[in-house]
Amino acid sequence: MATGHTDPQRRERILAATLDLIAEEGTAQVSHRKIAARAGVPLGSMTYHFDGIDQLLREAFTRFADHIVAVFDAHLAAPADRDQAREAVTDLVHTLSEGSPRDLVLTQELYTLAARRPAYRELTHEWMARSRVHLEKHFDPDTARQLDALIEGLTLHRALDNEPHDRALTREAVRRITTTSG
Amino acid sequence: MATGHTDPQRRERILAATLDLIAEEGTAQVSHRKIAARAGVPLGSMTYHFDGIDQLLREAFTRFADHIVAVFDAHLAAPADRDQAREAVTDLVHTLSEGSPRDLVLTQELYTLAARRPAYRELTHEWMARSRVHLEKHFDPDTARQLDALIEGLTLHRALDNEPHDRALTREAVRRITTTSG
DNA sequence: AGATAGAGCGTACGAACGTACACTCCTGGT
DNA sequence: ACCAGGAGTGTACGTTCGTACGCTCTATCT
Repeated sequence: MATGHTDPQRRERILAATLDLIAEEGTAQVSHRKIAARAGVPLGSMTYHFDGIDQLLREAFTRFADHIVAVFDAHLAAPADRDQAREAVTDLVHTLSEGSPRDLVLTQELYTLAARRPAYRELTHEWMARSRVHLEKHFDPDTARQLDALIEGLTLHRALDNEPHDRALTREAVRRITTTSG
Repeated sequence: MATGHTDPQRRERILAATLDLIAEEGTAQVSHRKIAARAGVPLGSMTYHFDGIDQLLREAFTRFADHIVAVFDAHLAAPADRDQAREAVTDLVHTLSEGSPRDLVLTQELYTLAARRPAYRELTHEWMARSRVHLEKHFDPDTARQLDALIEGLTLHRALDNEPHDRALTREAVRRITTTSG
């Protein structure tokens, strides 16, 4: 029937504004009013488009997780052999830790939620699973698992370090963890 | 001169209650009132003992960082040779990821704050530095750095995994990262 | 014993919050 | 041209928040 005047970008803008706000001020500081102001939508839109703040956060982080999964895919889908895979992993670590602090901060916020709430843990599982699928094209499952954990740790330490380690160290770590003893 | 009736445990109880509350509900949900109720102190005590919520959080996380540093020390100070050091690292990873979810959650909360605010980053730096000091007694600096990152990643992945990897995998990962090629 | 200074607390205030809901206004059907 | 109904919004309510501050009470000193 009638549709009224509809603006399909409303939801998107709200979700984008939510992630921006979380990146800048933290999950602790999100509120309907701040998000609405940032997205340029009236306060009433918030409860119209989303059932509550919880649903809003969950949906926003789902978008973010999709974004990160895409980054993993972009880096890890291409390589054709083990050496290329190793270099791709090195690239990935440096992209994640050197890119805008935005992704780093949002990742941490998501991990924090995941540590406490299973609903969010599913989001992190998806990208751990996805990255493992890629890695298992070039390495055995155990190695993929170890490498996956190494990526996590290297990325975080590089991001939080005042004097982050250089590419050579990342490359060497990747080489070691992917070298199965004779 | 006069001291009035003083209760030196007040501050401690407040800080402990703060960490408990953060572990249970997250930094987003802390408030003077909830902390006061949990600690069994009057609301007025909050502003009397602490200048504001920021200072309270900073001090609480400082306590927590001290606790974690102590865990690192306890595990990494003892080993006398490389093999014992490797086993100690394996122990550490499993202790951190299997222990109460409390420490895991608080660690994530702290990392999240550290990702955004330098003041908190100093707390994480201290324990990264401390663990490296221990590791460098048995491994060269580059290896210590790689191993430190690996510990981080393994701990997190084990904690967030639905089917966490077993000890053998941890041990193997530690062995690989600490094996310098010939 | 009385005075006093500081430790510690109860309370009140203004601001911000999430959410519900009555309302407007546009659109498509007749 | 008119109607119906749903999309979208403004506002108001009850709650909770951080913080300030005047007050009480106790331990020490004279």
